[in-house]
Amino acid sequence: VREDDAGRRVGRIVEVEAYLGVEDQASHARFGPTDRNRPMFGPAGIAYVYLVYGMYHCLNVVTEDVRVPAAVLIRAVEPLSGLGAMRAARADTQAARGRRATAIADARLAAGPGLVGIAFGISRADDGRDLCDGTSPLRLERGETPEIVLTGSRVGIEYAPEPWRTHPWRFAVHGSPSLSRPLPRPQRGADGPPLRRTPGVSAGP
DNA sequence: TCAAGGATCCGCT
DNA sequence: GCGGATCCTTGAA
Repeated sequence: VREDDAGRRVGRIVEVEAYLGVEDQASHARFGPTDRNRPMFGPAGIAYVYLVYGMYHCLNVVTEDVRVPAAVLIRAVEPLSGLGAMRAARADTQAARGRRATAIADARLAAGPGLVGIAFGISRADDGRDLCDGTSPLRLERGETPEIVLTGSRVGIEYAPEPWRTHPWRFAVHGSPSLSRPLPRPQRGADGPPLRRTPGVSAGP
């Protein structure tokens, strides 16, 4: 949920990726604490926002206890309300970059980590924000549990060594029209077997 | 202080 | 399917 001058925007998170521990060689925390990744080492429920490729703000939710760097990257959101504000934000961003406005389907307004940032007006000002505070202008609210969750390897981390490159730590809601890209590996449902813990890792995503 | 490259998106071919 | 945009973060010197 985003509430600001542009209005109220609500969406359902349909795709995420998990990053866990300093040992995760695909995580920003792999170098230990730095000025940028500091929130990852803080308490769960806090936002970690970073700029990627010099252009897009990506939103993460910190998920583990203090000193255990872990976060979930919000890769895609299915717009539920406030679509006008999302479109306006997109138009503003395109104009600021000297691009002409392009058409996009409602379901695709936040279908990617960079697009989530644009559609929900996320910036470094949100870094460190408490997403569990009911009065926060950017916050999480409980939704329904998806029936089928797809898993796959994380995107854009070809630089990482195994086993991190192929850990199935990308999760997506089966059938959502708002996924960032197809996910090839149908997996367990909500009532299926629990996710297997990875050896050497203190806690699962 | 420097050089390298990235948890992406978009427009053109 | 491919390459450009664009700048911050990082490790090394």
